[in-house]
Amino acid sequence: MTATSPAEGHRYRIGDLCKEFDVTPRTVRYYESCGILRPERRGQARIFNEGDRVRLRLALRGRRLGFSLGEVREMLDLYDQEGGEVAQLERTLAYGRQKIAELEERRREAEEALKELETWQHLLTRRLQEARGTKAGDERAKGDGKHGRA
Amino acid sequence: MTATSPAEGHRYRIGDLCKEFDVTPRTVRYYESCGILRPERRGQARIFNEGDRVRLRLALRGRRLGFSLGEVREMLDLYDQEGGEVAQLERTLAYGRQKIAELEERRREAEEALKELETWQHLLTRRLQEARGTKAGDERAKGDGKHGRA
DNA sequence: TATGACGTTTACGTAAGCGTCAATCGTTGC
DNA sequence: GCAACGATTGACGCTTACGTAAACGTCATA
Repeated sequence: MTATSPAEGHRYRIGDLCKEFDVTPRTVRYYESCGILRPERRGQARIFNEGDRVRLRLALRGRRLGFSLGEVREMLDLYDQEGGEVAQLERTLAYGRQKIAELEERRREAEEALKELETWQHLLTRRLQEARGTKAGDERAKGDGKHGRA
Repeated sequence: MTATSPAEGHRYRIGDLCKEFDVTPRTVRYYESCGILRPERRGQARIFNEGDRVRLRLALRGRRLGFSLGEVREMLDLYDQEGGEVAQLERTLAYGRQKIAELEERRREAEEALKELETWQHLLTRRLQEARGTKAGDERAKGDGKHGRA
């Protein structure tokens, strides 16, 4: 889909993508060298299309989730599987199921870590209030006033 | 809590932790050098306690979620903030809130990636069935039978 | 025309996170 | 007493994911 739509809309220069996603040109070029982005060329200059933009967004998300650029590339390539042999489709599907399982694991781990950090935060908040109470009006008078509660 | 409980229960050698979490001794020692683990010593040998075990589990989870060992260490150190100055407690709380926000972002991103991969998988599954249909009874006869339809 | 702003290639540098030796030490079972 | 096994300390190596510097092209604007 992303790579085969006829007459894609916008074109982007490298600087456009860099500003939008807050990355350096080096990163974009490196992602191209990994096969994650496949810009056309006008002379030497890279011309990115909407598909590249989507892939960059997905790639950065994948990185934040702890996947390597190699894995990111494999996952992105899933979208480009246009038919082909049944055996190949089945292998692709199996790989996809594996990655889905890994993503579910990530989500679970994020939730667990979140719970623990929140529990800790409540404890620390209580300790903070005790500390303020101990030090009496001193801290409350100058430090507080606009913090409300959170 | 984890580091200050009096009379901790079990003690672990490095090999015990390695087997339980499927990591190499190198990793465990490296984590110690980062300040993530703080085993006692009996002579040269490292003796890990329950707290170390918990910290290792949390550290590995953090790594899978895309955090650096430095960040992991800072997060783990949150648990060791035993009282102290109000200003310090407030800084710690602020850092905790930031990390909580980052974790929520990770969870959100994991969910989005999950949705997209699942959507893709359904499409590919349909294409696979079409491909099987095209090849007629050949593939269905030997490959199918328990897949029902989905 | 020249002066930025933006882009390019080439290539070496670097930080993180371990892997992989080699040499050595300490306990444990026989 | 001694071999085997697990652990330890260096120390160097490696991969990933870029950073960074040099030297140069291109295009619009002043």
